[in-house]
Amino acid sequence: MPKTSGSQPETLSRLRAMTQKQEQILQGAMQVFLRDGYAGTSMDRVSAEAGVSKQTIYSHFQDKEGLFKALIERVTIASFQGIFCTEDLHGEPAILLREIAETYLTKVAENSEYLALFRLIITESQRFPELAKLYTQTVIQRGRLLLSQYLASHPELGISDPEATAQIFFGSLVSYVMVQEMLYGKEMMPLSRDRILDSLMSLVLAHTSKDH
Amino acid sequence: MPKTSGSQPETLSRLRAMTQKQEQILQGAMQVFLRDGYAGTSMDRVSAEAGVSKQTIYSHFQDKEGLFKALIERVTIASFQGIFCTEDLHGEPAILLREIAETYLTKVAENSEYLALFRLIITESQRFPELAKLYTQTVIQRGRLLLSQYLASHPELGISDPEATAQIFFGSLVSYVMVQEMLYGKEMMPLSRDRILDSLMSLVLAHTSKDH
DNA sequence: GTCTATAAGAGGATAGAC
DNA sequence: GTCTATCCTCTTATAGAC
Repeated sequence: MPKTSGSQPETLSRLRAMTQKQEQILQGAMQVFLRDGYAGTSMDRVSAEAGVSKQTIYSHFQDKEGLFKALIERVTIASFQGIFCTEDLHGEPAILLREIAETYLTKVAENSEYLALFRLIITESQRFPELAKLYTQTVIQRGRLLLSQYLASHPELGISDPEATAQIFFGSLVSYVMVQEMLYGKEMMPLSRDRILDSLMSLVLAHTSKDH
Repeated sequence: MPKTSGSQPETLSRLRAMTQKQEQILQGAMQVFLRDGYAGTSMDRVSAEAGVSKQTIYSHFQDKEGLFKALIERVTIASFQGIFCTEDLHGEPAILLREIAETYLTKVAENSEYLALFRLIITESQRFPELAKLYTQTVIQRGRLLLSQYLASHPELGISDPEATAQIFFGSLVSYVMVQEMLYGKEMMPLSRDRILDSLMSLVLAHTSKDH
C-alpha cells in the first residue's frame, strides 16, 4: 500500500482520487446502473461489463450501495461542469439566452448520459435522498442561480422575479427533453427543438422589442 | 367460469371491468409499486398490503408484469380524468390560465399519487415502453392539445405557436413540482407556488395588458 | 490484488389442501 | 376461489486458492 495515501490532495472537494482499476469498475458500473437502475442491476453484470471479477469490485468498494453512491457523486459533479462551465453568462440577452437553451438541448441530445443520470436521480430519489440532494445542490441550484443573477442584471427584460423565471426557463427545457426523449414524444407527437426555442425566447423577451 | 365472459361491455375502451377482489389486489399493489418501483416490489409485499394470499393474486393476474400493467393502465386513465375533466377551458385568459395552473399544482400537492405515477412512468419507461406511450397519449398529448386549442382561439395573446407554448406552460409546472417535491427543492431552495404562478402568468400574458 | 467457487437468503411462481 | 407450504432461480456477499 502507498505511504502517501492519507495526505494526497483531492482533485475536487467531494471527489476522492481513483486508481485506474477503480476507474475501470466505475466505467462498467455506469453502463449498467444508468440503464437498469439500482434494483435492476446485479453485481455480476457490473463485473462482466467492467471486465473484472466480482471480488475485485468488493475489494475496492464497500458494497453495492457504496459503489452506486461513488458512481453517482462522480457523474453528478461531471454533469454540471459539462453543461455550464463553458458558459460565460454575459452578452446580449436575445443572443445569450438562446445560446444557453441551445447548448443545453444540444448537450443532452448528443450525450444520452445526462438524460440517463437525470432519470436515475429521479428514480432513486426515495432510496438515496442524499444523492438527489447532491444533484439539486450541484446542478439545479447552481444553474438556477447563474441564470437568475444574469436576469437580475438586465432590468430591461422587465422580469420581476428572476429566480422564478430562471426555474421556468430551465424547467421548460428539462420537461421538453423528458417528454421527447424519455416518454416517446419524439415519435408520437413530434415538436421540434426550434419551435420550443422560438416560443421560449418570445415569452422571455416579450418586454424588450417587437420581433415579427 | 361465467358464460358471459366474452361479451360483457367494457366501461372504458382500454379498461376491463374488475371484480371486487381484483380491486382489492390493485389497491394494495398501487401502494407498493408506486413507492418501490417495479424491480423493488416483491409479490409478498403486495399480498401483505392487499390482505390476500400470493396465490390469489396469481389466480387473477398472469404474473408480476401483468399485474403491473393492469395497475398502471388504470391509474394513468384515472389521472387524466382527475386533473382535466373538471376543467371547461373557456373564459378570460388572465383568469382561466391561472386557474389551470393552480388546479394542477393543487391536485398534485394534495394527492401524492399523481406525482408517484409520474415518477414511476419515467422510471419504467425503458422496461415498459407501452405504458410510457399510454401515459404520453392519455395525459400529456391530450393536456397539450386542450391548452393549445384554447391558446389558438385567443389571438389577442399574441402567441405564434400554441402547441410549443402549451408544452412550455405545462412543462414549467411539471418541472417545478418535480424539483420541489421529488428532488428536495422544498427544503433546500424553497420557491413558493405563487411566485411560479405569477411569473408564468407574466410571461404568457405579456402581450395583452400592462400589469404593474 | 485478482480470480473461482460457494454460502446465505430473497423473490417469483406453483402444487395441493380445503 | 382462497390459503399454506414449497420449489427453484437469481443475487449479494464472502472464503480460499494463486
